[in-house]
Amino acid sequence: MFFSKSFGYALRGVLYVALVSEENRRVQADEIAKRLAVPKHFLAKIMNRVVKEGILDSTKGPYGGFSVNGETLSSPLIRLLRITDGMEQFNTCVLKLRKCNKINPCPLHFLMVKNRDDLLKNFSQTTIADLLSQENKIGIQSIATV
Amino acid sequence: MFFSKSFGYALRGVLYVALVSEENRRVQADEIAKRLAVPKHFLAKIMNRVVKEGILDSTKGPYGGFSVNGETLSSPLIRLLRITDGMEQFNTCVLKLRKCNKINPCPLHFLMVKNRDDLLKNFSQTTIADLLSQENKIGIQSIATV
DNA sequence: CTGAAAAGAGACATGGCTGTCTTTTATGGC
DNA sequence: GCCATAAAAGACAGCCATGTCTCTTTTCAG
Repeated sequence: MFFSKSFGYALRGVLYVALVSEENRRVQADEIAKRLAVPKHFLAKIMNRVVKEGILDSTKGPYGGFSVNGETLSSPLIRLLRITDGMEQFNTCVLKLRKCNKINPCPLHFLMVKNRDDLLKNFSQTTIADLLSQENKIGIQSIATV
Repeated sequence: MFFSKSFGYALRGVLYVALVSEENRRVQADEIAKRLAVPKHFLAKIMNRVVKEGILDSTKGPYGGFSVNGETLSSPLIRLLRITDGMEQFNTCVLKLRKCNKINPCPLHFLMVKNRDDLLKNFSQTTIADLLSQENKIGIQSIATV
């Protein structure tokens, strides 16, 4: 829960490229959008930011498209989340009280902080490669079936 | 993280009424809005839904305002969250894949499910009374200091 | 060098959450 | 009954995430 659609598109896009890159070819935004049932131009903008961040490569022109690079597989999920959603959610009070901290906690502070830190830890430690090598085989169907 | 401003307003509003109700009086939306530094009419709409849900009482006219009732203190946080944000976030896939479940999990399914269930459990078990009786004294300052 | 292919960039539309303001309804005191 | 008070209800504006569409730029093939 809790994350933007953009994050979902980014992750599914990267996973798709990584999966078909085992076939050692570039993947067009058009193909990704069709296979993942995602709006093409919106996806393209997100993929563009993923490329700028260095998690994927892209090439224009014929035979162009997106491809994995040396950073792709070792990128933790938090890198994608930072691109699409930012990190503010992990640093701000649930009740949006700026003065809330462990010294002056809001009523929900300690209720939330463990949960939030667990999630941040998961997203910091889990990489694209980890997702691809999960026991329950991750295949295209697991990111394409809307 | 993750919840709407409305939820924060609702919770802080209920807590404020509960706190000053120890003085056995009704509390006006105007006072709540001023003390919590929250937009009055927007708060009023949210409080209205809280009243409809039965978590608070309200009376119009002179000497009117909001007051606690028999359900207020024993209400779990999830009741407020359901009013303001709905429950969908606990039942839908992070990647918004409708077919995602433990039989056909998306790549993030098992990463998210424990975290989500922990949070849901916390919000289902923690009541308004629990928040008011936390060890670190919850006072008006802890919900008013923006 | 030219044309086609594909990413990149930007303008615009939509919907929901947030916020402001005005009007209506209900209530208590005189 | 009248008036003041306060919640309830509704109209409207702004912002942001999402989504659509068009135009520009880059690159490859021949």
